[in-house]
Formats: sequence, C-alpha cells, structure tokens
Amino acid sequence: MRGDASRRSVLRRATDLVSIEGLDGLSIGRLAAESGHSKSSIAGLFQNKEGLQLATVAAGRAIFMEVVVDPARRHDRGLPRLVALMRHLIDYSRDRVFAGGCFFAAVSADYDSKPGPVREAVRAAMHDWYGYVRAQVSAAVDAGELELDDDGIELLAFSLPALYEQANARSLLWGTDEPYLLAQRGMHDLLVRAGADESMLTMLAA
Amino acid sequence: MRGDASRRSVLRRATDLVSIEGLDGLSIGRLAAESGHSKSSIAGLFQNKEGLQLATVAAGRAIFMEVVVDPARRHDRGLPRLVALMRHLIDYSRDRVFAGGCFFAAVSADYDSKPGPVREAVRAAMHDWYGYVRAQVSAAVDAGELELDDDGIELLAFSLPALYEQANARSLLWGTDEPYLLAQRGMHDLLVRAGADESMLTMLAA
DNA sequence: TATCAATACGAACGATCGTTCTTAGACTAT
DNA sequence: ATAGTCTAAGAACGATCGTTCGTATTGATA
Repeated sequence: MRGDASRRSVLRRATDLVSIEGLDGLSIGRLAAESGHSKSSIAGLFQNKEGLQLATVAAGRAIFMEVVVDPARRHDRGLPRLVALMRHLIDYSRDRVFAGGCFFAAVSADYDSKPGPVREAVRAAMHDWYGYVRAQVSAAVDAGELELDDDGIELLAFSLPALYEQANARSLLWGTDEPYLLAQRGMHDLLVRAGADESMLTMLAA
Repeated sequence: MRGDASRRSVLRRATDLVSIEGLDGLSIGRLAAESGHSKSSIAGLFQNKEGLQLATVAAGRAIFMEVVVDPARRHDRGLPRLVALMRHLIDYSRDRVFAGGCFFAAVSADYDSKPGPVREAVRAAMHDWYGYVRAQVSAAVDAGELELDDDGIELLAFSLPALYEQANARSLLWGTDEPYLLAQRGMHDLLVRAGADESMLTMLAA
C-alpha cells in the first residue's frame, strides 16, 4: 500500500518530536508542517490523534528493539546478554537515536498520570522492557554467573534501569556525557558485587 | 498585599496540575476554572505564561524544601542527615504531596530539551538539589561515617537519587508502593557497602 | 478496462490557547 | 481625604488545536 510509506515517514518524525515535546505535546499541525504532509492526511492515516499516539508508541518501541534489544540478542543468554543490553542502552541514549533522548523516558513521564488507552500502551511497553531485563538477570543467576536470591534479582533488575534513566535525564539537562560514565561505573559495581566475573564486564569497563 | 494571597492559592493548584500535566501542559484557562479566578486575573498576576511557569517552579521548590529538606536538617550533618533526606524523599513521593508524584521529576522530564528561562530555572533547582545530596555524602565521608574516595562520593550521590526517581516513576505507572521498598533496600545496600554502620540506617530499614 | 477502496489535500468547524484592552473596585500612602 | 497603584473580571483578538466534509487522484482488483 502507498499509505504505509507515508505512515512510516510521518512516524519517524513523530517519534523524534515526541521525545522532545512529550506524547501530548505532539500536535498534528506541527507534525504536518515538519513532515511535508497535510494535516487532514495525517488525521486520516491514523484515524485521530489517539491513533497517532498509539502508532507513535509502537514505532518508538520498534526502533528501541532494533537498536537496543536485537544487538544484545546476539550475545549469549544470561550475563553476556545483560551486559550487552546495558551497553547498547547507554549508547542508544548517548547517541540520541531520538532527538530528545530516551523515547520511553519521555513518554512514560508524560502519561503516567493520565488514564486511557495510550497510558496502557506505554505501560505495556515498560512492563515488557523491565520484564526482559529481569529475565536476563534471572538467567545469569541460573547459569551461575551471578549469585543472588530472589530479592537480589528483583533489586538488581530495578537498579540497572534506574542508573540508566538517571544518566539519560542528567545528560539531557546538562548536555554532558559524564552521567553515562557514572551509570556505567554504577552498573559495573553492582554486577561485581553480585558475583560477576570482571572478565565478562569488559563492555561496561571504563 | 491582597494579590499575594491570590498568587499563593493559584500556585498551590498550579503545582498539582503541573505534577500531572507537565509544565507546558499547564494552561491558564484550566487553571482559572479550577482555582476560581478569571483567566485575565491570573495572566495579570504573573505577567504572562512564562512568569506563571517560573513562579510555579519556585512554588514547587519551596514545598519540596519544606517537606523533604527542612525535616532532614533537624538531623546531624553527614550520614544521619543523608539517611533522613532519603527517607523523607521517599515518603514525599509515596504520600503524593503533589497529585502527580514528584514535582521535579515531572518538570525536568518535559523541559530538559527546550531552551529558555524556564529550563534554566528547572536546571538551577536540580543543580541545587543534587549538590545538596552530594554535600551530605561528602560530609558523611569527612565525619568517618562512610569510606569513599572522590569517585565513590560522586557515584553514591548519583545512585541514591537514581533509585528514588525510578521508584517514583514505577509507582506512578503501576499504582503500587512496592517500588519504594526496592529503592529503600537499594539505598540501604549502597550505604552499607560504603561502610555505613547498620545502626545508623534504621530509617531505611525494612 | 472498469470498479472501488485507500490516499491526499484544501477548506472550514467549534474549541481552546495566550494575550491585551477596558472598566470597576480595593488598598496604600501622602 | 485624595491620589495613585495594585487587583479583579469581562470581552475580544489572532493563532492553533483536533476533527470533519467534499473532492480529486492514485493504485490494486475483478
């Protein structure tokens, strides 16, 4: 179909805009002006604004998978994949794959207090993402690469994204790369303390 | 002055609204409807929207100081004050002092990519806050309550707010208190690992 | 080739935005 | 008491929002 190409070109611009303006700062008029299409075309392609928002979340999610998750999948399950995941995650934010930094940091901060289908979509994406991180931690424990009880698994799966998101936020606010180094060191320390062999953490080394 | 009372009543509503809608989701019209004043009155009291935004940031900051920082100041400098700070911080978010959770998480997330005086005000507030946390960590080291080198101080001052903000975000997204327990445990562990005496961490104990 | 759904655009809608002007009332200060 | 500043509200402004309607054009299907 011809519309799919249009949808894709609109959504690529929409994800950048959303990462800067937030999910409801996204306006059809502005998106039309910046993408070369007309307002009514965009409205028609996605039915209405909510449809556009849902499609944008899906598009952001797809890019995130492609840039962060898929490359990590090429590493062995468990600790290697977990380390690669964190590394690609940091690079993804630092390289500004989206103009306004981490896509999901922008949308989740924006819709965490507003009920509706959009919030549910954001929630589902975050749920899957955090679940994936947790699964890798758990797999690393099963493989004997980390030594943690259930509470320790939960805490590590909570702390790693915490360090990442703090780095993303501080880097955006100050325009510096230094927070990423701090997050990297923090992740490294947490993993060492969880029993990881230093030789498996080279991707997180200084 | 009579206007100051009006300003205060408007701002108390504005800070709640901002914590939900974000700093530019705040609209004078809606604020007028919910606070009982007229649109033109509000515009006049704060000159224009940017003035309202700046005043709202200042108001949110004042409430944050009153609820989080001042109570911690009643504890001794160093580790006791640091622990109290983290405890009050968690309570402040969990108790929803602002309807939409942590005020600064909301404003920094949506103005971190938009240059201008408002961004500068947000940046200044965050700078002071992070600086205060760092000063307490440093003081704890000076008092011999923690054993850290300069890099370790920086990392701990980075990690504690990271855990907090992750808890705030996840709690808002899922409506659960559980993330606060994880952040509390994480903070406890970080402090123990930095050489803190367990007996000084009772405010962060389970 | 003829048919028909999907696309694209321009125009216009009611609503809301931020801002300004004007007028009326309240308070301070000389 | 009088003058003058601050406060409050109503009306209206141009701009932009999301949405809808009508119409031309495209491209795949029968």
